[in-house]
This record gives sequence, C-alpha cells and structure tokens, in this order.
Amino acid sequence: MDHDVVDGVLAALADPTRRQLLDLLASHGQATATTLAGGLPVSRQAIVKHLTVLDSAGLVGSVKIGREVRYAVRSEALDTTARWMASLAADWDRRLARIKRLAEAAEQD
Amino acid sequence: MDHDVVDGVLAALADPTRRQLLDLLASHGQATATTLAGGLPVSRQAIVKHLTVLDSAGLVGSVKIGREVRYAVRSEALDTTARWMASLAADWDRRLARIKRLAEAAEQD
DNA sequence: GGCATGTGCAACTCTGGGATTGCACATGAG
DNA sequence: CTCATGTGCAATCCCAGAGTTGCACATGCC
Repeated sequence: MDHDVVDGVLAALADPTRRQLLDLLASHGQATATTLAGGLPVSRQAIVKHLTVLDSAGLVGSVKIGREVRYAVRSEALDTTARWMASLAADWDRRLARIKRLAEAAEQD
Repeated sequence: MDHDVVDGVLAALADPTRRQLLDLLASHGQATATTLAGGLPVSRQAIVKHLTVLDSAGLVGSVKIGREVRYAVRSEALDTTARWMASLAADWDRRLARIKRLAEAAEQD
C-alpha cells in the first residue's frame, strides 16, 4: 500500500525548513547541497540531512555528477499523498452527512 | 492565505498517534477524550494534548455537553491541504516538463 | 603533483514536544 | 448532600531530531 509513502511524506513535510528546501529545489530545477545551503540560514550538513529525509520520503531524487550530487524534486510521492488526503476528507464528509441524516430522521419522531 | 492552515495541518498530521486519533474519531463520529483514551495505548492527558493540536489545526471541533467534551472530525482544513498539495505537485510537474523540453531542444543543436 | 572545492562521516549540543503523574475543580447520579 | 466520573492545570521526564563543528576523503583544475 502507499500508506508507507504517505507516512514518510507527512513526516518530511512537517518541517518548515524542508518545505523551504523543496521550494528552492523546485525553482532551481536542480541543485547541490552546497548551493542550497547558500539560500538558507543553515549549514550545508543540515541541508544534507534534510535532503536525506526528503529522499527517503521520495520527494526528491539525486544524481551524482563528477564530484557533486545534484538533487531534483519528484512529484509522485507528493501526488500520492495529496490523493490520500483528498479521499480521507471525502470519507469524513460521507460519514458526517450520514450522521446528519440520522439526526434529522430521529428529529421527526 | 491558507498557508497557515496548511502549516498547522502538516504539523498535526506528522504524528502517527494523532492520525490514529483521527481515524478513531472518524469511525466513532463523535467521542470524548476519555473514551478515545480507551482505544489507544496512551493516557487521557496525552489524548487531550493531541486533540488540542488537532483543534488548532482545524482538523477537529469540540462541543461541551454537560460535564463532557465531545470531539468530532472536520474535513475543511484537510481538504484545503489536499488541494494545496495537489497544486504543488502539478506545479512541480510543469517545471519538470519545461526542463525536459529545454533539454531536448538543446540536444538537437 | 599541488591546490581548491564539494561530499561524507561522526561526535556533540540543545530545544521541542510526546507522555506521564498527581491533584484540584465541575457536574451528573443516587 | 455525597459520591462517582470526566476535565483542566502544572510539574516533570525523556528522547527524537534539528543544527553545529571538525576532519577525512574524493574529484576537478592548474
């Protein structure tokens, strides 16, 4: 199931710095940890750790070119999570609608 | 903007216990902290704290009835976040497609 | 080869937040 | 009124994880 994917994505997106990082990556299209460190008020090592988390969550991918590692955004896991979330919201709505119907039916006694 | 909403929801959904709590709430339709504590391996106080977080995030709502407080799921904030996430994924896809086009164009030189 | 630059690894600090416990307060039931 | 039950508040414990620093290793460039 994609439950594992969702878990990872939610955990990864919980941190504001990681979200900023994703924004940076999305706008650059592709970047190294060192480059990204220049755009955020944290050390390169902190960036690397965040990128590792994002990679495990499937939100980014990396390619080694020479002595540098280029990271890029991957939309699949994010899309999966978006769908999961939307269907969950829809599920809640169905339940709530059902409760409401029952309440109104009981009111008519 | 709903950026604040998204922030809260993401932070709230990051914790597995809170997600379980939401599942329980959604299936019960309505429940008190004490009742919910019976369905999870944590103390009532822990549940209360989680419910407070979920409430701040807009994921649940509460109504005081007599001496008990009944909580119920609210889908709006979740839906907002789902849409935000989906549009972000779409945005990434657009960027990636653009990069790919440029790469292919350059390849033809 | 020698130097600059980009990564990787490891130890360490420190704050946030998840969880517990104990007790005081409010309200419904008898 | 008395007791049981459900909440609220505050102090405390504990650890995952965000961040740093220092150094070793690899690769491109001259």
